[in-house]
Amino acid sequence: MKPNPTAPKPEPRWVRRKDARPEEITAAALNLFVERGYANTRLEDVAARAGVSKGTLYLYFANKQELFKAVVREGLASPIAEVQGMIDQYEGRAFDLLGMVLHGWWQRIGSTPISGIPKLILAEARNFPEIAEFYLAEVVRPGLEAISRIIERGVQAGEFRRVEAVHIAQLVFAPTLLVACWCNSLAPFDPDGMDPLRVIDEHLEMLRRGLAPDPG
Amino acid sequence: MKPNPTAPKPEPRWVRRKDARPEEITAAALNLFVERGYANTRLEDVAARAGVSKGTLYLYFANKQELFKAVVREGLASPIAEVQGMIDQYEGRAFDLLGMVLHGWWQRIGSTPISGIPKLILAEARNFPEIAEFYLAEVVRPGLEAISRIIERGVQAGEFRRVEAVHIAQLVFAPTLLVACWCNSLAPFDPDGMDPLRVIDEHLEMLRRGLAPDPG
Amino acid sequence: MKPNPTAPKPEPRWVRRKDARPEEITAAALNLFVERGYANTRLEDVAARAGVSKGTLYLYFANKQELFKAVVREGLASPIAEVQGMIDQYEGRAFDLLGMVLHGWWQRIGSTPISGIPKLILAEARNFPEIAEFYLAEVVRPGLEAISRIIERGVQAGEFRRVEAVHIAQLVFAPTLLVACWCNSLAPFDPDGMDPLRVIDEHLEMLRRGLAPDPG
Amino acid sequence: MKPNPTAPKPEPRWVRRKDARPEEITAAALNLFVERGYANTRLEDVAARAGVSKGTLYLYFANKQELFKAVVREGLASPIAEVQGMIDQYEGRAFDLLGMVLHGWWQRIGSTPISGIPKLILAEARNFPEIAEFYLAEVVRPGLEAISRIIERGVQAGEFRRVEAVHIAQLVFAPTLLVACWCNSLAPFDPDGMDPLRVIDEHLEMLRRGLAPDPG
DNA sequence: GATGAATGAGCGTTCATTCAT
DNA sequence: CATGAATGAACGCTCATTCAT
Repeated sequence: MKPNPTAPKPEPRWVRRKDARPEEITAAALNLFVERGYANTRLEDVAARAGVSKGTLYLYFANKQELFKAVVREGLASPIAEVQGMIDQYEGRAFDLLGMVLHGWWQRIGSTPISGIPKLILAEARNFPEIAEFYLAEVVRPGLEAISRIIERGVQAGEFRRVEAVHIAQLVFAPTLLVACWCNSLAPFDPDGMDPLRVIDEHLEMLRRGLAPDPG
Repeated sequence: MKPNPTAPKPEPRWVRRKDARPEEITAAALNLFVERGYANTRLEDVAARAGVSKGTLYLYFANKQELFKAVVREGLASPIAEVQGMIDQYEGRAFDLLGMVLHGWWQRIGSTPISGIPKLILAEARNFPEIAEFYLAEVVRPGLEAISRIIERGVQAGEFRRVEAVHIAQLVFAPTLLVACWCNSLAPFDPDGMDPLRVIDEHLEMLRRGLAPDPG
Repeated sequence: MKPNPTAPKPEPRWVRRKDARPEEITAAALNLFVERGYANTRLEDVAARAGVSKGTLYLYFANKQELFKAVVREGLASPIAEVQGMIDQYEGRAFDLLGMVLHGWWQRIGSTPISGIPKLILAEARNFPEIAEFYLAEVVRPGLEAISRIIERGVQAGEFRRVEAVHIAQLVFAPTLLVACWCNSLAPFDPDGMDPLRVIDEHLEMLRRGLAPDPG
Repeated sequence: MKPNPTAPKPEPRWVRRKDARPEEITAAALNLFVERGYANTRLEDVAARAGVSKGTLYLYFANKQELFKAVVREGLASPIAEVQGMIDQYEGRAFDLLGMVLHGWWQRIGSTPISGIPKLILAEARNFPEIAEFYLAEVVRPGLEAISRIIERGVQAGEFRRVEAVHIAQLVFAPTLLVACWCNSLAPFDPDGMDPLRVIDEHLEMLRRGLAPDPG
């Protein structure tokens, strides 16, 4: 009963992936949550896509809700930091900054799986008050505030007409929401229905004209 | 003591008319779907809210999916009809028509439970291809087309600058999506975070300026 | 595709057993809990033994714990009532009453599946504080009190020597616990190891002699 | 700097001796099994309480069942030996020996975690036939036999009335079972409900009187 | 020997769906 | 038509067990 040395080494049941695991799992979960929705996503499928077993999920996340929260938190942490850094440092014209923010958003978020998170938030906010509060506090309000500050800067510099920054900020964001939701819901059924970058550019042009100071 | 069959049967208020059943059920379902999401809505609760028994649902809808589809279709039927009627008849200035459309949308849809449907669509489109196609065919494309026609009319009349109507139409819609989603997801957690009508008005002002023809 | 009238009528998926159901389920559960212990009893097996499906359990009991509580409560409610009635009405000699109580206990409880409950209590008390309190309040203390009153009655009538009723009451119960636990745990492995009735009779004789007043 | 191999290796207090491992594990397991029951005890907790890792348990015990058996066997080994030694050597009056046995039981077993074993046996006997047989063979029957011999000795010496030793032996044990089970199940919920030593003393007094030979 | 990350069978629970009444 | 008791597939979660390190 000697082991046969020529026999193919059996695939090890697992290989320690040490600290990469949580990210692999949240990445898999993000994709599935976005594709199928929260309730329709089975943890077994998340595990499979992450290349681990069902039980392994519970080594890193207490339960499905916590996994969901982790997905949202992780998906947002880095983009928020990046965008805020970008804004704080900028010193040029307000409108150019708006353009950079929106284009940056598309590159860093809109065109990546992270863009699926807004849809998740919208769909599940009522069922996850904690997430809703978190998203409001960490994404919505900081984001609006950042845009507001840009607007105000433009107004004070005479670059923009006199507007109330808060409301304009919401309008600045609206098309990004449109694009993010579109890409993660209806786009598969109408691939040519929208050109996100084009939408953003048209939006910027509308903003440029819409915010221009009144002549005279 | 036989009732006279020729006498018009009085319709007592407490007797529910048979034909009203399906609408009562879809109305109850719409509310619950919007509040809790599709998967989190139990048919038992729908039945309870509609004042019928669980089994009765199956007399009118083959299953939960069909009920969902019916909810979406029905929720969209009347608004589509109304808006289209409104647009087709109008003969005035293009921008005023845009204002009527957006204000009408708020009154007929945005401020009613129907505004929850876009959220449902976003969340479930991938799981309900049929609904996605239906929504694209019956709402998105007709809506965009209607707006496009308004834009084009404005362009040809010299009221608007020369734009590609398709892309502008998407921008015209974006804030309504923002408002609809906000009201049905995050608004409960941040009641003062947005004033929908104000957003729409600011949006219109931006459109007015953004679409104005270049001078000279 | 006419239905074939000679075909055997398909077994109906269920027959309404109206109000007998809960008792059928608790009876099945009692037997299985006693046989296998709480944790080792699968609700599927309880359902099968009760002749229903798994889901049906949840129409009557919120969860496994509640089923367990119901089993204990139901198994104890009637016997307690019976025994207490018996004691309160009795007017004869105290020792004869002790005999009636112990023999009655054997007939009503000890020789029935209900005798398995003490074992369940002992095994699970720590995990079900609520049950422990309930058992103490509804079984242990009333039972001891009843026995105590008998003892005191005998002491005051000069039938028993001067003893502290509380401690004697515990000794009176001890052999019933022994018998109940034996029958539901080790008896299957040593069928001839104990003759419950004989134990009770010897116990009574020991009590008769042990409680007899000192001569002189 | 080689250590001198002939010098007696000093045994530092902080180094755990290899041989102590199994006992440390069974001790931890005994406590947890008694507290929570067999099924509710997680091996991870046993390992933690024993100060080892989960995997280490399997170096000493094939699986949970074997650990359980070892816990019971080991928990019973010493008491059995002690009690048997005590009985075999004694040469005085039978009743005094009974007193010594019962008081010794309380000191060596009843007041220690070992008293939790009877509860475990009761609860799990059906699931562990091997343990049941072991307990019957090693504890119940030897114990009853030992008590029986004491009784018989007393009868033959004219110290006790003519009784059938077997049945009396069971009654002698009954209160110890009561006490052992009480302490490990309901006592935490009713700390003042029972004074074990007092019960044993009252029991002995009942035995003294109940076994006294008939006068004349 | 010792560790603890990984596994996956097993069970409690939910709820869409059915159908005898 | 209407009911609601009954069903059973599906899924979240646990934890005994394994094994690469």
